[in-house]
Amino acid sequence: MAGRTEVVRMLAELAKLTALDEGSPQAFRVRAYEKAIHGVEAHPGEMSGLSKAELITIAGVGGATADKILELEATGQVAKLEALREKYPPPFVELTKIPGLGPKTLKLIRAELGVEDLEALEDAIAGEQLRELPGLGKTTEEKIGRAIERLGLHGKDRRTPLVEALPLARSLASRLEEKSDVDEAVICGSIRRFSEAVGDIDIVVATREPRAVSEFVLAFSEVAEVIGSGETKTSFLTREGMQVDVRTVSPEQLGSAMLYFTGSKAHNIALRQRAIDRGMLLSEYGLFEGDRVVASVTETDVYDALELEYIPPPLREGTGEIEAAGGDGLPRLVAREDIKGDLHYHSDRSGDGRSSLEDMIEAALAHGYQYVAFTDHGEDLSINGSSREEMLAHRDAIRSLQETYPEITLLFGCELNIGPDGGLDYDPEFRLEFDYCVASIHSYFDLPSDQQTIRLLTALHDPSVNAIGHLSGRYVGRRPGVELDIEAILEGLEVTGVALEINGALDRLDASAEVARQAMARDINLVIDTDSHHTKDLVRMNYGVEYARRGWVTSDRVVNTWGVDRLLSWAARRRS
DNA sequence: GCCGTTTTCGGCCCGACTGTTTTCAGTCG
Repeated sequence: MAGRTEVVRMLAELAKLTALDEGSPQAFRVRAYEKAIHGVEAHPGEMSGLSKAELITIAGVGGATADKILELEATGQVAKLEALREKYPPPFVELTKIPGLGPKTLKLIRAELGVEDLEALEDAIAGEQLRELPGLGKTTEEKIGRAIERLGLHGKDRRTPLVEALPLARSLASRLEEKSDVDEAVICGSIRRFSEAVGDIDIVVATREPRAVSEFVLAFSEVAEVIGSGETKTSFLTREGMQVDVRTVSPEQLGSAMLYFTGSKAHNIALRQRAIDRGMLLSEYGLFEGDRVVASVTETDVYDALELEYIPPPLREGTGEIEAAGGDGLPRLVAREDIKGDLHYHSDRSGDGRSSLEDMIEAALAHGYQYVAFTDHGEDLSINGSSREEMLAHRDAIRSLQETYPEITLLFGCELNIGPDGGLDYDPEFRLEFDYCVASIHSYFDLPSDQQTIRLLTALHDPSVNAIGHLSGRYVGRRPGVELDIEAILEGLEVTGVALEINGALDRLDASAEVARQAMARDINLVIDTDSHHTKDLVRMNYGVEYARRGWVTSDRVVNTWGVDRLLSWAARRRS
């Protein structure tokens, strides 16, 4: 059975090996595969069971790719891919991870020196054989040698969790902004698109003094190694192996530069193609018609001139946003100001909670919320959980505080722990005492996919459950999410009306934007929560919303944008 | 390999930086 994930994986490997085979990542066939990947990712609904005619309607998928998808579904493999795998065994493909070593050079050293794996490459470098090859030299040989030494630290595939990259990026950008000859320093790249893990930090600086900015950057204490530094661009590595690119432009070019540096690559390519179709040329310096600058000051100017609605950064992945912005219009995405409350919210009733009920209520009021659900841990989470007696006392405390704070609706809730077989805390009757429950997994992360799926389906069918918290249980970059049959889970959510949480904790961001987008293709409710354990955690709502936008989530589908009456009747509907 | 408001064939995004070169190829974003 070939699901979307398998199809994307097949096409990505095909693109990678074809780039190697053609000796260029820019080869047209490679780009065609990449376009097909974006089309498949954007295609709502199931992939398996589609006919050839249906497959071809997917943007970027033509006859040849459709045949490969059908072949994958029918036989579990694709002949063309198998042939390429034969030609390029894994140890050789591994070499593409070495920064600075591209397909042309790899082909050359394989043909001339018979290098088939990392060990052979290291021997060739030690024997000073690379420098003898045409187009290479001593410097390149030494550069490749150093790149291999650092491979584990910052290979091409390395991604840094947003939770680590964002604070560093903000620190660098704010230091740049304080500099007198800097007009603006804007964090761009995948951080601005709010990807949960990023390859590097991209900062665009508007300035009249690019040289001074470049010197200023190279003096940062974070600079461990300079990768390159020219007229307009400086790149360096931090000690942790994070790559930082700082690009300077003149202030009137800031818009087009931000657009270019925010990407994604696929979005940029599509925009530039659109410019060409209209007899114009788009680069980081502006949108040009001959020598005339059509637009460059703001991103909106450029989108306007290309007859596109402004596209928010989280959507810029080349998965249908340009077609939508130039056609029927983009969906009205959820925005921070739409949020009326938080429904996954802890007090110090939880063992890992750090702020009192009063402080958490005051914090919610300061954020303008109309309601919050206190969802302290149930009894099954032994250290952090609460007994029935404790919960009932807790309810009294909440009800009493409700009188003190009439301006906000306080829900007595619980974060139920989902056991290995889908069981929940307390008994069914007691669970119905709560006004609102979010159910989440906190253990047994390595069960097989079918068990994990049944476990979650069992939990979400319980009438006390209003939402599924942090669906996969992942910690970005640290712990992978559990294996799940996502389609089955989405089906269960759709049937029951249970909401899918988007958890705004930066190291979680769970459910993922991909799953959220699939949920949007069905009639599924979502909820954006902070899972706050301290008053300082409320800032996560900004992150949760931004990440939800990446999943094309619209306001009307997010239950905590609803008014209190609608929310309460939805929350209570399965309890009677 | 895909695709069509100049096209069903002939195109396919644009530029910075480095190293090896005397004008450009390779890599990267």
